[in-house]
Amino acid sequence: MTISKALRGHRDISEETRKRVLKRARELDYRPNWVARSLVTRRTHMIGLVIPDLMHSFFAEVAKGVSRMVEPLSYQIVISNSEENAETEERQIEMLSARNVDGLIVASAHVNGRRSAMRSLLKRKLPCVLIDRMPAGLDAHFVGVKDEEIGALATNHLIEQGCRRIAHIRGPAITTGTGRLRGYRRALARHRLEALPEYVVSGWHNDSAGYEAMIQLLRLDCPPDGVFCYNDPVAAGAIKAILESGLDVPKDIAVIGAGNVHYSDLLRIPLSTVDQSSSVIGETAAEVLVRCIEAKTPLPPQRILIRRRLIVRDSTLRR
Amino acid sequence: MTISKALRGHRDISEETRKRVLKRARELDYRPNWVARSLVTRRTHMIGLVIPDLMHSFFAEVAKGVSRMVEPLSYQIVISNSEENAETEERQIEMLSARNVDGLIVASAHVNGRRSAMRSLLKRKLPCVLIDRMPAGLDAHFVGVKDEEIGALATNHLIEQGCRRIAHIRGPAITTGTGRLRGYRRALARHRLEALPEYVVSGWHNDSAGYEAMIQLLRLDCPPDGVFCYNDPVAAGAIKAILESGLDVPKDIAVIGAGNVHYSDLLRIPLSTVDQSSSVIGETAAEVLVRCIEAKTPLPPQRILIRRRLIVRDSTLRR
DNA sequence: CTGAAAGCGCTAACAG
DNA sequence: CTGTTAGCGCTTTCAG
Repeated sequence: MTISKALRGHRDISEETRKRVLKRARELDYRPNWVARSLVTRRTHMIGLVIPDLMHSFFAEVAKGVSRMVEPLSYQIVISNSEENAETEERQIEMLSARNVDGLIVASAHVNGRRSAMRSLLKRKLPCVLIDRMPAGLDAHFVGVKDEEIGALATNHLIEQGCRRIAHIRGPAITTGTGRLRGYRRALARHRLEALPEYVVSGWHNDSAGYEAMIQLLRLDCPPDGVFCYNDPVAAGAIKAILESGLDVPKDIAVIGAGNVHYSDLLRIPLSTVDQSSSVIGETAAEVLVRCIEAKTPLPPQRILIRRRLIVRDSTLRR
Repeated sequence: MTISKALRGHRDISEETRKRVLKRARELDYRPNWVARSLVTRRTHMIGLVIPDLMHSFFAEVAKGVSRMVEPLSYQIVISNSEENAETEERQIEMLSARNVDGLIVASAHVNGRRSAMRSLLKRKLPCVLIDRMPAGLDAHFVGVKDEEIGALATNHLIEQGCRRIAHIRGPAITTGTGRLRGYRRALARHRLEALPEYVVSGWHNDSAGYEAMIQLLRLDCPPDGVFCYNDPVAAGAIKAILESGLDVPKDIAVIGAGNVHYSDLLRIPLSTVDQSSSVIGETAAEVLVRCIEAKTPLPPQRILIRRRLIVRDSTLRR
């Protein structure tokens, strides 16, 4: 016991004893066993991070933010890649909870969380922070952006640049996708522009989806002169399709994305986008989570909305 | 005990008892505690993954490969972002070992591993697989590519495209950096081309380093007509600098990178590169690691070299 | 200030 | 096939 205390720097150990203990520990190359410690303290100092795609630059940036925030607090991150698959996510969350992580940060692939593993964790008062997406029926902390504003901001910008036939390559049916779509519609309505149904095409999260969707739009009798894309990878794919068809960006078609992923500035046509401070999302989520973990009593769920801002680059600049 | 066995599917439990146990477990919403289990089995089913930068697309892809491989084996990944900082890496590796991860995959920020935490883990026979970089003095498994060949392949390609004044924006003093530099020099020597010292400029891993380094090269009295860059982000930065200076890629200066990161095809000028199958590196490393973990006796260190291949895109195509 | 007693939740080994 | 005994390495509690 004396040794345990000495090693953890308890104050009720005499200086002399501590020194002796530390010395001997070094001699023996002793390392405390965290598993055993966790068993008794019921704290693992691990947090689970569940994201849909490590390779999507947005989530990589979020993960980095989380990592940067918790490193000095000596928490470690158990990471799960759900591949946008709700079942994988369920399995992973169950695993994480069986491992007794102290808390969870989740960008969920679920549309509806009412019967999910997350729900049951929340019931058991395990600290959870949702990021980016907010599945229905989960009363947890949330850190993200106002997606409807992103959609409106981007669409308004296209309108201001003189676009009149504005299409949207939409994302999936999760809150980010539906929110941005709503913003797009709101902006069109406000400016009394038609919202043609064929101008909204379904996409997915990545550049190949954007590429395919754009090809569809280009086939229309009257193709759009501006496209708001669900996110930057989708926009990059869309631009590729436009250029391949022989048209010019932004002259023939202006394109804007969302997310301001790190390489957007290096793309064929530097991409206009709505920045959503990805690493701040990660840092904030980590901060909230740690606060929950270390609080005596559960905190009431917070919704933290991060600032978003328009970034104008060449892909929409039609002077 | 019967319950423990029933839950883990031991065969020496009657069908009837198992059913009863399972039923009751469900009723009670019972979940086994992995921490307690780990304490006695001495296996955590966690593997540590230490990488220098989550946001670098190459490492993100590696991580995804690892994740994809271990998910069905129900290992989980504890991830550490060393930020290319050797001290952070040391701390993280110590932590991971204190947590009793079953094994470690490390892309080390160390040049020399002789006195490192890794070294001491290897002594204690903890399974470790190095990836991408091979610090001196660590006798562990390795999965990566032949960096010298990457350098030679890329440089030869520039020569074949008619470049005669070939520069290299080199990486740091780790094996990837030095190997690629060696390959560059070898290729120049073989073709009897001068290796001007001012044509090798120091860089780092990222696009801003490439941008700065390229500016240096452009200031030379006789700037290069071809540049082999340490990796794709560096190349992307270099291209940005070239275009900003009013020159053309590839006509005035051809540029080639290495790594074939996912967005290379979407860049301003689609980037020629040497592919190194990043996700295969991750998958292979995970496979080797799991084999080590599950082997009764330590396996002799393997060096697995993944195929690399030249990918020619516009940035070097000067017909 | 130091240390003895008890137990965290589980499983290996073995006895019935 | 089922269950008992012992103990994984640590910390909480409390007595000296």
